[in-house]
Amino acid sequence: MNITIKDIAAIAGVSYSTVSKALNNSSLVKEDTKRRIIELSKDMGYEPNFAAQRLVSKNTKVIGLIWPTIERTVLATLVTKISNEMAKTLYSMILSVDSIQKSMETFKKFQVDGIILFEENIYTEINPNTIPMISYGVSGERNSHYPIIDANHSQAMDDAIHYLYELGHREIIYIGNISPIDPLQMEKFEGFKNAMKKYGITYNNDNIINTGGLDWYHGYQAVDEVLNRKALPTAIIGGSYEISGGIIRCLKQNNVHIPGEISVISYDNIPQMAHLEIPLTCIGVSVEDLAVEIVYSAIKLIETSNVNTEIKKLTPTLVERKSCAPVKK
Amino acid sequence: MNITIKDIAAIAGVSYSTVSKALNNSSLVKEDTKRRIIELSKDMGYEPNFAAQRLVSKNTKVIGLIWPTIERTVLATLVTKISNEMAKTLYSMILSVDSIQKSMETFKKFQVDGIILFEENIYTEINPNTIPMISYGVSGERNSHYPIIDANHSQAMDDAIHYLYELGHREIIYIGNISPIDPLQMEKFEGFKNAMKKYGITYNNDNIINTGGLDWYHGYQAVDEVLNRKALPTAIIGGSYEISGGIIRCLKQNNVHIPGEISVISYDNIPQMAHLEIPLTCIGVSVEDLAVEIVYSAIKLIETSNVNTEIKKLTPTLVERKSCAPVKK
DNA sequence: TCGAATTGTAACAACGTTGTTAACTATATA
DNA sequence: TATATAGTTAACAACGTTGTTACAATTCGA
Repeated sequence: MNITIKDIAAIAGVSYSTVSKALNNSSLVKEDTKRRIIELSKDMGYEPNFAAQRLVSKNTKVIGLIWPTIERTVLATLVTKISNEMAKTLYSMILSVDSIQKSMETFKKFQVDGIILFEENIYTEINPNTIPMISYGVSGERNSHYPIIDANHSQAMDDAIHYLYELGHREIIYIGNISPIDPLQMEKFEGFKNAMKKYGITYNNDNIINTGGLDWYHGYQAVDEVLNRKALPTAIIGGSYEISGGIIRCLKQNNVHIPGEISVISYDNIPQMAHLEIPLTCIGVSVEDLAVEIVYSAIKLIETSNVNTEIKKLTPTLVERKSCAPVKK
Repeated sequence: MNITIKDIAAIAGVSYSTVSKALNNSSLVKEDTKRRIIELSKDMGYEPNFAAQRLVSKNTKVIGLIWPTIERTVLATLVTKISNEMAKTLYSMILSVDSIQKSMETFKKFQVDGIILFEENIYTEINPNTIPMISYGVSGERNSHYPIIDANHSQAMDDAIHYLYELGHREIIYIGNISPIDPLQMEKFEGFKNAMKKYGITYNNDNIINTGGLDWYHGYQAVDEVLNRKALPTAIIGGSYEISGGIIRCLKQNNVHIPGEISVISYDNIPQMAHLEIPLTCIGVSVEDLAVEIVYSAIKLIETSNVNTEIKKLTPTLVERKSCAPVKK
């Protein structure tokens, strides 16, 4: 059995309510006794009973993260970053990889103070009603019952193409997974087309390659196909970390120099980009930024408990590395 | 405020202890009233207060999984499978991606019934003392305070080489990450050498390629090097899912037919192997088997609460797909 | 018809906290 | 000397359950 404040009280020769106050640093108990009790409780290895504390209703300082489908390097990295960021605060994080429904039940039971929901690839219709909740995912056109943190995908594509444009590129292709059921991928795709239009770069179906998947070999195969064409592009935008990995692997394999012959820029802004065969210039909201925003938005929501359903689109940043260069004349 | 059994009691015109018994289907209350109360509580949307239930000390039916460093496809798959398997039981699972230390604190607070610890690549010296705990990781030579579930890695390598041997292969190379600080990788490596000896296949440094990493391009680069040799192997063993992905990508790229010219077999037994460019024959304890074993071992440990520190090495299975063939004369 | 089982329900004490109120000290004030 | 006034600490009621015990109403055997 664990020791309780009553045990401490008995030994300290004091009532248990005094112990409680002492441990909570209440001004209602003399400094001396306070110190004595705190000391004693440490010696006895006292650990407050969480369930009892919560019964008298107090916040748990725990935030639950729902990650329905555990996959992809980027999300895994984001989870890690969020956990790290959370560690700097008074909160800690637990994770559920169940369905949203079941995860919410679990978290409600545990009385977490708030919930972070990952819904990058899904649209859900959920009303958290009781627990403060924010979501990281695609905001799209929907009106939700909770705030959403999203990346400004069209802005990202715009930045990427602007950057390439300034370097003189006019033959740009996008290699990504164009899946109509995946709103995130669609936003990137639409972003690409809009930006191309905006900068007056003509394009057709040849400028867009649908990989049909998000794995690295999907990127590889796409490039393999491109290299058989008579006219090569001067720049490639990879739709995701894994895809871009495949892209540069295939280019290198075929002795196409990066960035001498073809420049490559990748979607997804994660540190791992620097550790690929060729350090990749990338675009996207950095996972660090995302993590910070998610954590502090969640905490703010919890601590002010004002019902807001604001959608926040974070600004992407372009990280320059070694994979892009000006077009040669 | 949530509604409580007292609210129900008031409306039902019965004492709250009767409500409690009714909801717990006690034989001490008449069937009629029982039904009536249960009905009513449903109507009122009653949800028992978890904290209160736990205060009177009862098990939580929740198992915590500690996953210190979230990475690698195989572990992610395993987590998913464990979660699915758990869903078939009365238990549910929460996850912590913190340090072992902090995760254990969190889980202790929440009074989880048991803990599953992932420690594939680390040795820890932990004494769970109060909470039942099992670990999935490398058993090695250590004596731990809790049971460990491990895969029989040397057996796996033995099976792989036996299989290739029977197909006539004598020129076999191992491509893996040989990192002295990673006990898992070392076990595979040692297993390879031992099995080669056992089947009387001569080998030297050329049969072993240290990729220096676990990513797919590490595998790619390794094969790239091999293909420059005058004598090619007839079979390759890939050390992990990702590495093997790179291996077949590179072979295909260089028009080396799999399995016509070179057979490939991969470590890690996960379903994704079937969805690579070439469905890969693989060896290892299947994640399904692992998940089942982990979940039911944990539950058994919890429910019998006998202190055992048994180490269980699961038997690997070889899954035949399209990547291996007999050696041509 | 009476005491003894049997059954159904109520009362109440836990569980380990926190917060409120009451009670007891000294000490300062009139 | 009686009396407010702080300053401390004790007592006790919550919080929402469960389990034990006590009580009342019914049924049963003799």
